[in-house]
Parts: sequence; C-alpha cells; structure tokens
Amino acid sequence: MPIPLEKSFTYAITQAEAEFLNPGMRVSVPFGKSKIYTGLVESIHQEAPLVYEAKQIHQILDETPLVTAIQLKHWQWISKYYMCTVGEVMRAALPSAFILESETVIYKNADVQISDEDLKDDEFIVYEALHHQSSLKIQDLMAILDKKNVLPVIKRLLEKEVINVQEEIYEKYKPKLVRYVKLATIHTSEKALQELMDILSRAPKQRDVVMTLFSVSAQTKKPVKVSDLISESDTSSAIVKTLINKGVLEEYHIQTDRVQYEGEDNQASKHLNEHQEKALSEVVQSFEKQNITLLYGVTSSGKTELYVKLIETQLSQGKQVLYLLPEIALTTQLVERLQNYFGEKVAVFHSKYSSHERVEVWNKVLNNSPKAQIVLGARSSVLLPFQNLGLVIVDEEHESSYKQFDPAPRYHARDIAVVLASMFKAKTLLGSATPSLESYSNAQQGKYGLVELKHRYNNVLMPDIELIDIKDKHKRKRMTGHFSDRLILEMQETLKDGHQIILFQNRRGFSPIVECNTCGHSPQCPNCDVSLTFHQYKNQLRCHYCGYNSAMHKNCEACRSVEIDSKGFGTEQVEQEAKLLFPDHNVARMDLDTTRGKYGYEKIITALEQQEIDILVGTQMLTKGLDFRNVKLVGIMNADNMLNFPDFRAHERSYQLMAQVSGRAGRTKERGKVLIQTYNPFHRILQQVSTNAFEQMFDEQMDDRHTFKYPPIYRMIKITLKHKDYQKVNVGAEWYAKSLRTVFDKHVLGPEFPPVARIRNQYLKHILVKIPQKQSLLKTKEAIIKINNSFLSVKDFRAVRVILNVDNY
DNA sequence: AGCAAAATCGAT
DNA sequence: TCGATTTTGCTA
Repeated sequence: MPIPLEKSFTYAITQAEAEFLNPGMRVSVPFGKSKIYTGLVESIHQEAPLVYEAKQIHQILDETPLVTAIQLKHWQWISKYYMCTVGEVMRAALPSAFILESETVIYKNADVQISDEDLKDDEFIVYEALHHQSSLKIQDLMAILDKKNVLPVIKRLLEKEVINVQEEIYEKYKPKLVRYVKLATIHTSEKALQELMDILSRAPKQRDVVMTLFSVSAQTKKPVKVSDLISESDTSSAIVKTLINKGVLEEYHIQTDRVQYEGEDNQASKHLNEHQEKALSEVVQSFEKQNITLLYGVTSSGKTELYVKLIETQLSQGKQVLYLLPEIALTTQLVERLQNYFGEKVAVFHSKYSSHERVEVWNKVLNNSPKAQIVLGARSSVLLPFQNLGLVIVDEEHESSYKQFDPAPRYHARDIAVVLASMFKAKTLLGSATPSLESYSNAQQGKYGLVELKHRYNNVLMPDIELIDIKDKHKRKRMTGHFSDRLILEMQETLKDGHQIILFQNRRGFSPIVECNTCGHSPQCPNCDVSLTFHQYKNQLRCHYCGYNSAMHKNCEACRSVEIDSKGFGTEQVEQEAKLLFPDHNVARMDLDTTRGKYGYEKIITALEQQEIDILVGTQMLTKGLDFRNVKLVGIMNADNMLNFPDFRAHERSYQLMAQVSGRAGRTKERGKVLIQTYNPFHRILQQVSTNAFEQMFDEQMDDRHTFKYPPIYRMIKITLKHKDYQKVNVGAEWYAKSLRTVFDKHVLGPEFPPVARIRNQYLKHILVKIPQKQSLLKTKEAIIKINNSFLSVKDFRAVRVILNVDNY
C-alpha cells in the first residue's frame, strides 16, 4: 500500500485471479472502514492468515505489471538503506495518477419522504443541494457548508435515511485525444460531392470549410485536425460543428502524446577533439574493469559531447540510457542539444511535468518504446521502470539537489542510480567539474575509475581569477555600495567591449535583517525563529522558511522611530546598485522570486542569450550548467557568507559554487575574468579557487574530515525530532541521545538545536550518529530502529515526529 | 496516510 | 454538561 507502514497486507483472490495476477500489477482493495485504495501486488501465496480473515480484493487495475521486478527489488533496497517504508518509496516512484483513491459520493434517497422540520440547518442545506445536483462529493459538501468537518452531518443524514453514500473510484489518467475530421463517407463519391456543393452554395462559410479540408488533406495526405482546419479556413469552431451535426463531416479522435518532440532530423554527433577523444577511450577502458567511473572535466571541457558518444554506443546495442541532471539544469538549452542528436528517442522527465505527462513517460520507459531510449531527467527519474538499462550518466555529480530532503524516501539519486545500474549490470558515469569529496575519494581509492579532462573546449584558457580585499577597500573608501572600485572598473571595460556580466550573490531579497536604529527592534517571523527578509520590489518583509509575509512599515513597530536600518544584502540590493552605477545598461535578476511560474526561468535565459541583458544578478541558480557565449566577467559579491555557513561541508560547497560560477566566464575565444570580493582574501578555499587547485583543496578538506570524523571518512545518520512544544522536543531529544550513547558512545553528537530552531511553529532538534568505516551500516541501522521503537513506545514522546535521514549530505 | 473512537478541552 | 477539538489506535 502507498502508505508509511512497514507491513504488507494479505487479500483473498480467486483461482482465476491468481492465475491472472503477477507481482507489480495494481489492484484496488478495501482498506480501513470504508475506503478503497490502490495497492501493488508484492507476491501471490497460499498462506491464509491465521488470526483474521483476509478481505476480497475490489478490482484488478492492470493487465500487465506496471512495476518491474527489478524496481521492486530496488525499492526494497532503498527502503532498507534510507530507513523508510516501501510504501513511501512507492509513493515517490509512481506518478500520482496511478494511485487511485475512492471518494465518498452522496445521493438522495428517493424512497424516503422527509419534512423540512426534521432537519437541522446544515442538514437542510445539504438536502436542498441534492435537489439541484444528483450527487455530491465530500469536497462539494465542505464548500457548501463552509467547514472542514462534514462527516457528522453525513452521519446524521444517513441515520435519518435522507441520503445514500457510495464509494467510487475513478481512473485518474486520461489519454489526450485530438479531434480530427473527414468528409462523411456518403459524400465521398464525385456525384454526391457535387450535390453537397450545390446545397452549401447558400452557406458560403461552410462551403469554404469543406473546400479547405480538401486542399489541406490533398497537400499533407494526413488526417486533418479540427484545430488546424479552423485556423486554415479562418472560421470558428461553431461552423465546423454545424457541418458535423449536419452529417457532412465526421469527427474522430486519435490518442496523442502530451509530450512530443517536434524537431528536425537528427544531426550527426560532433567530432571530438584530441583531449575528448583520449578521455573517451579512457572511459571505455575504465568500464572494462570498473562499473563506475568518475569523469573529472573542468568547466566547458565538452563533457556533454563525450556523453553523446557513449550514448550512441549504448543505443546501437539496443540499451536504454538514463541521463540524470540537477532539476535546475534541465533547461531547454541542454534538452535541445540532446534532441538535436537523438531526436525523439529522448524522453524528458522532471518535477514541472503534470501527473498525466509523467504517466506517459512512465509507460514509454516501461514498454521500452523507441521514444524512451534515452531518459533525460532530474532526481526522480531514477525511479522509472527501465527494462534494459545499459548506462547511467550522472552529470554535475556533486550537486546537493540530488538528495531528497523533505518527504521520505530521503534518497540520493546518484547513489541509488549506482545501485540500480548494478542491478542491470550496467555502467555508471559520474561527471563533474568539481567532484564531490566522496566520489573523488572513491576514485582515488580505486573503487571508481577516474578519467580527467583538463582542457577546455577550443583551448579556451581558464578564467583569470582575482581576489579583492573589501576590508581594505572599505578602509580606503574605495567602495560604492557593495561594489569595489576594481569591480566597477572591470565592469565598465567589459560593457564597453559589448560583453555581458554575471554578478553572483548567494542570498535573495534586499536585506536579510531589518533593524531599528533607536531601539534595536528587528521584525521576526511569527512562525519561525528567523528575522524577516526585506523584499523591496513588493515592499514586503518575508520569511524564507514558511513564506510568511507582511508589509514593510516606515516606522519601527516597537518605538515608532523612522530610523530603520538594514543589515546584510541580497540580490535585489545588488541589482538596484548595479542599475544606479550603470543606468545605460540592462540589469536583470535571476533568483527564486523572478523565476516563478513554468517559463520564468526560460525567459531570463533567452533574454541573456539574445543579449537583451547586459548585467545579470543572481543566486546559485546561475551555477547550473548554463552555457552563455558572451559572458566575459563574473563578479562574486561576497564570498564570506558561504564560507562561514555552519555546516561541515561549507568549504567544499563554497569551492564548488565559486568554481562553477567562474566557469560561466569566457566560454569562447576571449579569456574570462572573475572577481571575488571578500573580507578574507587569504582564506585557503579562496586561494584554491583562484588557482584552480582542486587536488589541494581535496587533500586539505579530506584531512579535516579525517581529524573531525566526518564523511566521507565516517558515515552519518541525522535524527531530527519535531514538535510544536519546545519542552517535548527538548526532553525527547535528551532521552533519545542518551539511549543512542549507550550503544554508540562518543559517536553521537547533540542533541543540538539547528540554526533555525523553529520552522512553521515546530521546534526542531538534531542528533547526529557518526559511523566509523569498520562499523556495520546494517547493524547501526538496526540499533537505531530499536531505539526509535522504544522511544515511540514512551507515551509522552509518541507525539514527537522523528525524521531519520541517512547520509544527510 | 486517513479515519474513527476515545480522551481531553472549554464555554455555558 | 454538551459539543468541539485533539490524541490514539488501527488498517488484512
């Protein structure tokens, strides 16, 4: 069942059903008092349950399995490793349209006459409504009565026999049908046609439509869509409808895909340069010995072309390929590039797809359709029903967005992709310009193969990186707002040459803290323990954790003073200052606030490509695999706030982020320039970024991880306790940590409140369990589950939500 | 997860 | 004391 329960449930089926059913097929089953749910067949057996009588299934929903045997095995692995239930994995994997639930539908009981006096007010409203509509759903009732708890009303009405209820389930997925028209067969003969034309001579518009239909179908020799016919003949749908009603035209429907590729014929893949050629043969060689290979290729070294070659090989062997990308990098840019080579063999899959679109991709992958030989997708596409997987490519392997955080299963797409590939005996290629420490150390230990690609495409030089000491600049009064004189000078030069600029500031809004100069009051979020961020474009104060917002006031809310100051700065402020500094140039901003909506992101990218934007200010969104030809200068406004982030991976992340942003500079011909503003130019990480010293960074960070026992040397499991009562969380966390310490002793950290201890009115407290390399992961997890169970059996703690996060990095 | 029964809350 | 809200237990 798609619910967070450990157990599976046994239902009774007939002999015939047993012969028909197979694991991986869906059945609808009664579950609980009255509901009907969608379940998945796990196994078919003969062991009747001892202590209860199994219920009958309701209905079989599939003719062939929807989920493959390998998937079931994979789900099992995920649920074990990430300490969640298989039901949760199922919920994450299956598109929601596959999981049907019954709905209670209410009908009027026609047999019983009832007088109005016998009914209470709300009962009467429902009774009245049933006169107008034959049936009502729970949701309709909630709208009519304007309250959330409508069950008591239904119960009373049932007792008075005013209504009947029924549980109904609906198939949620409906194939998309397109309307086509053709001339009715009785008119197809020459003579009948002549007669028809005569009849229609008094209806010129209708005649025009018929004529257009002729010419269109003669030209294209294909069925004619109603929508095409309307636009071609320049009429309205009413006229076509009249013709259909008259029997002159016949309409029919053809099922089509919601996601379609409408491109040109495929191009041949590009020739590789000598470095790429060498790297490719190394990858192929490495795959002979290893199943996993890490491709460490600097920014714009042409990794994608290399992937294309590998994909070609797989396709020629009739194998499927999974190409994973971070959500945000799945822009039309890259999708188009792949479609240019592989045309409609590419299926795209990501979170902005509707449930129906996902169903179609699922079915294509399941049927090993020619339209899904390459699946290009974000995190969740590892959970698709592959039949014949030959290769998995994980691009931008270091990206943290591969790890799912909020609802369970809290899986890492790269890691479960590796597991999936091994189930298929397929190969995995991890690619990155800034590999994660865990992958790079795996490669160094020989667990993964390692291939390096250190030359940029067309031999473009790596950008020239310069550190600017803004402490010094402040002292010498060389700062204009948040811009140093060096940065302004370089920006002027770049703009003069007609090149574009990217400014990076890893914080959105105008300023993260607003403070009164008189009394020191600073507005806080009522639901979370954070100060509100000021957003100028809406003149709002907003909480970035729960979405709370309020209008920004001119006076301090505590003391009415007008002297309100802001601390820190975000993208909005950088944008505003840039506009003031360069009034003759176009400045745009790219962050969560400007990329809302399905195409918000695309618009900005296109504008930048077409050089309508001279200066683009943005958050880390900018780092994700965008390829802009004309960007020559990248400015990092403040490197310190990311370096000082309280997380053991802050340094690694900062390096990756800065190296990736720098990679956006100078991708063709001219050498790019990167300016990093910082208060601490001698910071090791900044030095390493400026000299591209990845290996040095790696060695030093690994030393730290050794010393302080952090991943990848030790493994980690984070346990989060969550409840609206501060005391409950506190006492519970102490108890939990104490029991953990009896087993793991000094490898337990905390309990500790996170930097933001309260989110959406829920207090949080973290406990970390570190796992030394020689300690068994399985046994550790078993011990934690045992402690977790005894924790939940304490009455006072039961209300506390416990979140187990394996590999919380 | 979602639902119903049981327990607790709270305003008259 | 009744009705409303929250907590607890269970699903085959």
